[in-house]
Amino acid sequence: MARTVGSHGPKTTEAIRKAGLKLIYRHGYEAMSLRQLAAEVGIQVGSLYNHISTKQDLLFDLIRAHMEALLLELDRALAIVGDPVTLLRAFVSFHVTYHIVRKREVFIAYSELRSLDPNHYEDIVAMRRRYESRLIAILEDGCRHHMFEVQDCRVAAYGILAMLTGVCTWFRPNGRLSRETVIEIYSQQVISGLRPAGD
Amino acid sequence: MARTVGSHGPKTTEAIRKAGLKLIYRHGYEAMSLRQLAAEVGIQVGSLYNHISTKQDLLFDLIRAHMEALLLELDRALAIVGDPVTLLRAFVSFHVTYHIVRKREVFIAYSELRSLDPNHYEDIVAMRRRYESRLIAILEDGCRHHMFEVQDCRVAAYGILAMLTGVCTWFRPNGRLSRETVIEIYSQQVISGLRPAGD
Amino acid sequence: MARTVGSHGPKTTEAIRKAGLKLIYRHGYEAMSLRQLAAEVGIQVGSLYNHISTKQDLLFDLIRAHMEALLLELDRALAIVGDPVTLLRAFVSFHVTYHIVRKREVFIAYSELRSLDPNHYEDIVAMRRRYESRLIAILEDGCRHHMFEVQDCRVAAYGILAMLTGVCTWFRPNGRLSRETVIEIYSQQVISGLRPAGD
Amino acid sequence: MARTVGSHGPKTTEAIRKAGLKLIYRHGYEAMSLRQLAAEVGIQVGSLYNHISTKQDLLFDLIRAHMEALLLELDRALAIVGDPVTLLRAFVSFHVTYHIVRKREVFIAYSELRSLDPNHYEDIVAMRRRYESRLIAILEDGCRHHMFEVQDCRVAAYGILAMLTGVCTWFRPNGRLSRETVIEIYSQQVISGLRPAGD
DNA sequence: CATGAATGAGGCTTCATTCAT
DNA sequence: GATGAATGAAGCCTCATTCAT
Repeated sequence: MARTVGSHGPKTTEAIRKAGLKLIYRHGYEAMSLRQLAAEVGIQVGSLYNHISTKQDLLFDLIRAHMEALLLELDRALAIVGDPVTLLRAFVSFHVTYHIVRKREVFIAYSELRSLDPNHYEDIVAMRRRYESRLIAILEDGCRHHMFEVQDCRVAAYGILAMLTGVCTWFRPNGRLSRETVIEIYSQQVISGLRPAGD
Repeated sequence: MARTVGSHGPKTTEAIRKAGLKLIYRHGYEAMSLRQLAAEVGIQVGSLYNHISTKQDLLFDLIRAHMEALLLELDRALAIVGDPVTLLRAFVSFHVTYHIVRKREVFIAYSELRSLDPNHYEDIVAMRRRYESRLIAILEDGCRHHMFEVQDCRVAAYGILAMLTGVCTWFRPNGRLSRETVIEIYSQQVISGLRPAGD
Repeated sequence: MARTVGSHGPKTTEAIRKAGLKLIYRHGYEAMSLRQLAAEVGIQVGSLYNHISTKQDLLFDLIRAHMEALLLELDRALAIVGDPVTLLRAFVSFHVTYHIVRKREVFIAYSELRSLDPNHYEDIVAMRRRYESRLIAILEDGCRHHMFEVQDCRVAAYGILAMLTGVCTWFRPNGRLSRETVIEIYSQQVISGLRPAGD
Repeated sequence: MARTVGSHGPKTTEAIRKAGLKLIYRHGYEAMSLRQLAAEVGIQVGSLYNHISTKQDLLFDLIRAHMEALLLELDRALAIVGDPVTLLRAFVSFHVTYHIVRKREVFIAYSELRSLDPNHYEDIVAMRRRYESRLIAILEDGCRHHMFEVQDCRVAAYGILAMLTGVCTWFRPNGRLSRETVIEIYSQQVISGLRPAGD
């Protein structure tokens, strides 16, 4: 008397991840129920457990996958030759683009950090630090070459990251400003903000 | 962890608000149960309802009170005479200070927006817009006087707000940098970022 | 919209214990669902948790209470002056009576031992050992006075306990044999079994 | 803990029976899940159904097989010529030996009776009665020949069975007492318990 | 014969809320 | 104003079982 309708086969796992991403983004991890998730996927609640081991594990999985992709693609984006300003432009461009395109992954990776188990939390925070350190390194290099002038590279980096990340809060794909324009505006604002006093 | 002797008299309501703030900040609105809240206050669950009408109402109450205070104090902070740069400095100083001092209120006013009922949500978003518009106005005034040069004042403002707000994520009261230093760094970075190209 | 029917007041806790005893006896701890239990009591499932903290705790509570009563009443039953035979008769009489009257408590205290958490398990086993040691002491005393003759008092005691405890498996209050008769039969059989060879 | 390489071929059915015996003995029928069972065997849950028709049927199968073997081997053990005392000794020896060697089968055949479907239950109880009747017959024969003196042969038999069966609760193969010694002790205790008053 | 994915029922437990005392 | 006990819904998760591949 089993199985009459619903999702089948190995695609179900991917459907669950997709639906989980959507619902966690919209309602938050705590507020998303597995009932909702199952309904979104079109299967019974119990069937979820053929694909995930735990609600918590689904969250971790989504965030970890995102962080891994983020780090990998950052590597690619920064695999260029150029002075610190050029690298900083590349960073801004990459960060904004990624945060617009992967808006939901990015959002939950920030906002649901506190919903992670302690161990999972540590893993993700470590990955996030690796990401931040790439920007800090660029700023430090720029300071060494007197192209930037900042009191504290770490604080400056945090400010830049917050500014750029904020984009995914308000950016609308078909809104007034194109992605390229936003990148241009923020590149300008960021680089100006770091210019040595006399320039 | 909780008070062992129960809270009494008219102070209980305030104790509930305080405990609610703490717990929502730490665990999130969805994840905080009224049991936890009552335990933190040192009363029984049922007794909460002598002071709040609903869990949702407690949340709204906390956020609204915060937004009202924020707007009121911003008015005071900007009630000075000066050019746009001076006003912008005042804004940065106020925003950073407030976001450091009222870290928890600020955080939940952002992160729990989505937990608000639609009506409540609209109310709060309207207040937030009033706040943002004060910064946008400063930037627009600065552009008119050619003290700033930005393609889009709204986008610039969003960037600045995100950068400054990010402070409450990493700032530690007794950390490496004092509040004044952070304000100085960010004022510099923000104003530099808006300078006309030639300056 | 709360509370319209069902059990009220402080009597509910006792009703839950009683119903729990009945259902665990009948179906076993694992097989008894809290749905059943709540239905038997006449309340909603969730309401159980105003009175018990856990299904496991209910089980432990029932067994511990039984063991405590058992030990206490054994003390009373053996608080007499007499030779080992007299004491043994008193033990048999007490054990059989208690195991007939508290048939259900006795049964689950044996059969659900394995359903106890490790810690709870240890507690109960320790109590059971104290009970057994009372019988062993009687046998040892009897051997010292040459009124009994057994190769191994512990093994003999285990045999006696098993025999007597078996009563609660088949005894029926209004059956062919009265309680007194059963006690008489078993006293005879037990004491004969321990007689020195020559007697 | 489980076999890492899956069980194959016609031996799987036997592996399931063996694992079922072990797990039901350890956790009880209700508490054993088919997931556990499959893991113990080293196959997937669904694969169990190629070998058993139902969890309930597995239980019945194990118990029935045990009872059949028990009755068959009792027949062999009592296929001797001798007076009632000799036969009783043979019974005690057989019962204790079997209950020590087949400890787990014996245990679940008692403790999981209540987990059997009504029909299955009746079948097993009938077999158990056949077993008990063999002992009762010996006692009755002994009484007729004035070698035993008991008020009620059935009750005496129940007591003896309980005593002997208790052995499988505490007997340890390499413990203080050998199997032979235990048999000797209990034979002595049982037969003494039935001696006519004057002997 | 084994697998993996599905089902629907049900497991224990917690939830926000109500209300008589 | 506080309490404790009630409600009904919902939480996550596991269950035995089925069946296409």
